[in-house]
Amino acid sequence: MVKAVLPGRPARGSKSGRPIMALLDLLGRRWTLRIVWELREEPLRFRALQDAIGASPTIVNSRLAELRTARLIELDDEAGYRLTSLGQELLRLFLPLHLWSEKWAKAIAP
Amino acid sequence: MVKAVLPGRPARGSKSGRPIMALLDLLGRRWTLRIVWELREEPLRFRALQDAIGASPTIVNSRLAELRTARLIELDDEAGYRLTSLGQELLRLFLPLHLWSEKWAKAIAP
DNA sequence: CGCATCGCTACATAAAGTGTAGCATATGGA
DNA sequence: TCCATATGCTACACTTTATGTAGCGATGCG
Repeated sequence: MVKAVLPGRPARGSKSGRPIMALLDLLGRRWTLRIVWELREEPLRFRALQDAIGASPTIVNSRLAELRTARLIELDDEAGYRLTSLGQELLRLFLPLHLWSEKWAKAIAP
Repeated sequence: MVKAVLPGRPARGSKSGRPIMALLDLLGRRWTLRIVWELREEPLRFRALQDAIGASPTIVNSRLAELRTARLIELDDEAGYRLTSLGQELLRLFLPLHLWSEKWAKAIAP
């Protein structure tokens, strides 16, 4: 049983159902951001993805199901799990985080 | 007891300690993204923030502590909790999500 | 057949989040 | 002085979510 996170339906912790809230709710779940991140360069199979992030198969499967329902990833029989075009758009918004995180690291270094 | 999320120390679920992983780990915790989002326009006091997101004070306090340790927010006695300059930089990277989420909503609408 | 790989499920245990009550401190009247 | 209010925050029992390990059914290959 998968709780779909879709705009239009109230997100966990929010009654509004506004797209931004649904999105923040989806991305705020453990491993979700990480999964999208791991798929940034190439598709990965279920087990490869699981190994890459080091989470349990149970939760990996849940997150994959949620991300598929949200049409951010899809399962290609040949290649494995990969970002959809929507997912790639989202990733593009997140790519600047990589560089910024380095700056952040230096800024708060002891 | 607060588990600090800082680059240099391995993030939850990752042994690398790479800044991007630490950041994804921090932001992937429930309510964290939402809190940063709620502080985008003006500082909020503890209770105002709690009411805005509808989470328990326990977890709000945990997330605030983590975000303060990560130097993304700070507590000003006059104004309340607000983004630091680092936090504002991070928020700027996230602002495009707002618009994109609307597009996403339309794309996956039934 | 035997063996490997695929996505995925079962299930007991541990960790994380919830909801409600309330504490300690400070401030500002009456 | 006493009361009320607001501050950030803590305690604690309860529920939800995630972990770790084992293994299932299907598919392909020799």
